[in-house]
Amino acid sequence: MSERTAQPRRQDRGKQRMESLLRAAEDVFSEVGYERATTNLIAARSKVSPGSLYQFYPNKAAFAEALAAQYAVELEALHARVFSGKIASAPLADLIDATVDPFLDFHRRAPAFEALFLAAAVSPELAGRVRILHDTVASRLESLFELRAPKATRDDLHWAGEVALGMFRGMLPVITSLSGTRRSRAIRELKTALARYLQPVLGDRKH
Amino acid sequence: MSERTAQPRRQDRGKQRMESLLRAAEDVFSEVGYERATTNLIAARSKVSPGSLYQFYPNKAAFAEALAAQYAVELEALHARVFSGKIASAPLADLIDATVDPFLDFHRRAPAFEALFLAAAVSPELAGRVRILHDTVASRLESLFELRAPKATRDDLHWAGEVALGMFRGMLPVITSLSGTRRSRAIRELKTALARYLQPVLGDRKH
Amino acid sequence: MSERTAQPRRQDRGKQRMESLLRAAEDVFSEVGYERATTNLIAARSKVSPGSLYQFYPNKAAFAEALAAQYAVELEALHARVFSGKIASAPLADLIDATVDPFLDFHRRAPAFEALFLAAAVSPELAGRVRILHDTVASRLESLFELRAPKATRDDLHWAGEVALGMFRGMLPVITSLSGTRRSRAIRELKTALARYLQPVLGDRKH
Amino acid sequence: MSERTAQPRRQDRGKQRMESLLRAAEDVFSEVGYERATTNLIAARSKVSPGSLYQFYPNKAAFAEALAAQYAVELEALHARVFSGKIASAPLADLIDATVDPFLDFHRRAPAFEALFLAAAVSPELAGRVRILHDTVASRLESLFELRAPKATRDDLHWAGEVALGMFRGMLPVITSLSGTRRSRAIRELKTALARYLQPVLGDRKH
DNA sequence: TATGAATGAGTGTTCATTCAT
DNA sequence: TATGAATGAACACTCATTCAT
Repeated sequence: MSERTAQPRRQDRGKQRMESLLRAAEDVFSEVGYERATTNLIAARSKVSPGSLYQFYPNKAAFAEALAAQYAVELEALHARVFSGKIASAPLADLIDATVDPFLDFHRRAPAFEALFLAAAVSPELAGRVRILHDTVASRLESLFELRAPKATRDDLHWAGEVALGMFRGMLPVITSLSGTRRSRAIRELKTALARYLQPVLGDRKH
Repeated sequence: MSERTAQPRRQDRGKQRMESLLRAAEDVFSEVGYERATTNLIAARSKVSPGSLYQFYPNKAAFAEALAAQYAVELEALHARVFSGKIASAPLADLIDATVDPFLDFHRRAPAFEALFLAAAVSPELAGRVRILHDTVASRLESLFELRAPKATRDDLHWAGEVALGMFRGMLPVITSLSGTRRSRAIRELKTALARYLQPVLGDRKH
Repeated sequence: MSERTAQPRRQDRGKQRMESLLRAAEDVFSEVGYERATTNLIAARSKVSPGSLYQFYPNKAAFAEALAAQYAVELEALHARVFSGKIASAPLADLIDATVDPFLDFHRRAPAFEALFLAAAVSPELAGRVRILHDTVASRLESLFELRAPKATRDDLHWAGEVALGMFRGMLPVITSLSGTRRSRAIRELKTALARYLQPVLGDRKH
Repeated sequence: MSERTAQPRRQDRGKQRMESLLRAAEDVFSEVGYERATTNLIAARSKVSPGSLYQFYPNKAAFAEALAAQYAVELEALHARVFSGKIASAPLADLIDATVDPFLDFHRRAPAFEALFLAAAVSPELAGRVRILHDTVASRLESLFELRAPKATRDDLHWAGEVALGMFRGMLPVITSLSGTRRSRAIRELKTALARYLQPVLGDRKH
């Protein structure tokens, strides 16, 4: 019995390889960007031959797609965690904290997130394969906001989500390039900007 | 004098070649991005041979650098135009209009602007060469804000500029991907976000 | 005895696998040609793993060899069927019909026949492994002709067989690429050409 | 002046390279066939780098196309030489000699001819690019025959050409694989077969 | 100065074959 | 016996850059 757990079974090995390759791709994408990433480098990082890589992912773009899908799942999970009933009626600042902090945390664990966003802006072919990232975040924000402002029009909610995401996107490179107190300041400013922008839309529930 | 108009002197021809190459690079960068752009394509667009190209620009990155420098000059000029005394005491909404609209206009005339920003985020080597773009815009915003809020600390002004630029950066891809009323809406939302964020910092001068 | 029908014994299962693989190879060769055929595709067609394939056939060329051998057996059988005593004394046109028609029929049931012939012409290594195809047909034709013209020299008979086979080979691509009346015409022309060429050699037995 | 002729000018060098590459491709195709030929090998044979090759030929198939076009031109020239007025009224055997011998001669100087024919049968993509080979020969034969048999229908002439070409195609591998007297015999048999097949169609002019 | 041929390391990808399980 | 993951040398093709003319 213990042998079973000691040594992974064949089909498990396949899954592990896929995971290992995906992590390698994640590293490489985050280090040199999607365009400069090479499949041979990804394979080497994962300590497999180039041919092996192609048994699991049919081409370079498939890594981007798989990462985007995985990130989307994690983002949904993250949203589900935040989106406990009470947050909907909490003060706006708390709602923003509960959104920004986990997202920044996620961003640290998802190092290729930024690279994929950037590459998508350049290559229309890739854009289609990672659109899920933008769509997931935007729609989660939108439905989060809907809870707070049930009377707002769908269009207003859509734009609130789009702009909030835009602020994230614009400030992210600033935040990630800093550390220490300057980083904290950057995060604080982002939260402030979000709060001021969203205040008229989401109001404050009986605080 | 007549020589001047009759036929360009050697060094003028060189300048023209450089300009022509730079415009070609601008086109190519904006169409396929910095990474996917090839020096051979730039040369072909400019109707010169690859060898000729390298007599004017030592490598691909030099095009990015030259474009960034040119854009920086244009941004300074744009700022100088906007920054007539009266704007400093105009209502905040007017100040924002006077900043956002010319910038969007510039963005249309500077098609490689976005491509360079994206590429810089991916390649640290390139980032250094186009940093001037970010620095110019940020410092112009900062000094613009300083006029409105002379009592604010330097740090506050710095962060106001940084966040305003972050909002631009984050919303730009949304704006450029849209047209018609949806584009107008996106621009309006950007301006609203800026206004709400800057209001407490820049206040409103006696309107 | 009942075991036999109940479930195939080990060695029978092996034979079935080999047959299944050979049929898969036949399909693949006929669809994309020998060179472009891949062992992985053959394995997939036969619903076995690549590793399994190599337990039955040591390499790609072995499929060609096995198919050639199988085709040779079928061609011998076909010849034996045609070669009933009476055909030897039939009118030449009937002899040709009795040779060409079954051969074209065989060709339909042996889809890789042409592919192997083509590949053999390109790869000397392969040529040796499928020579049996050419040799079988040529020697059968030769011995068929011998019955008709017992006085002809061995050399003359050899060349008659060689040329008859050459005509087949040359016209086969034309025939297989056509259908309907144009196909019939092509076949008729082939028969005419054979009849005219063979007439002086094989004469006509008192009909 | 002598310098000019001593050293080829730039543009001439390009043409020479193209010729040299084409001859290298011809060698390689004839040795290992189109499929097994590699662009790197062609480049090496021509003593240039892989990159150089692609400045003259955009891909592997372009070599096949260029060779086919060149062969077609040579075949037309060959036809023009043979097709002096007198041959039309010569004995059939002479007409066949005047057709077969130069064609075999051409075949020796065009070593990739066979390889291209074979590859075309396998790859439909390539077939389109070398169709000119078959079409040129077939139409030349057809118009040659037309002179001899002006009363024959167009269809009969077409098929006479097609079958004659088929005989060539079928016997060519036999001929090229032999030498000495056996080769002569093979050629003689081909001529005999052609004569017997064509006799009723083309008759004999005033013999 | 201008040309465009030349380079060659490198790109994503394939595939016959092997091997651990 | 059967699996399918693993291999790695090739492959067709690209491109920033150099260099002879």
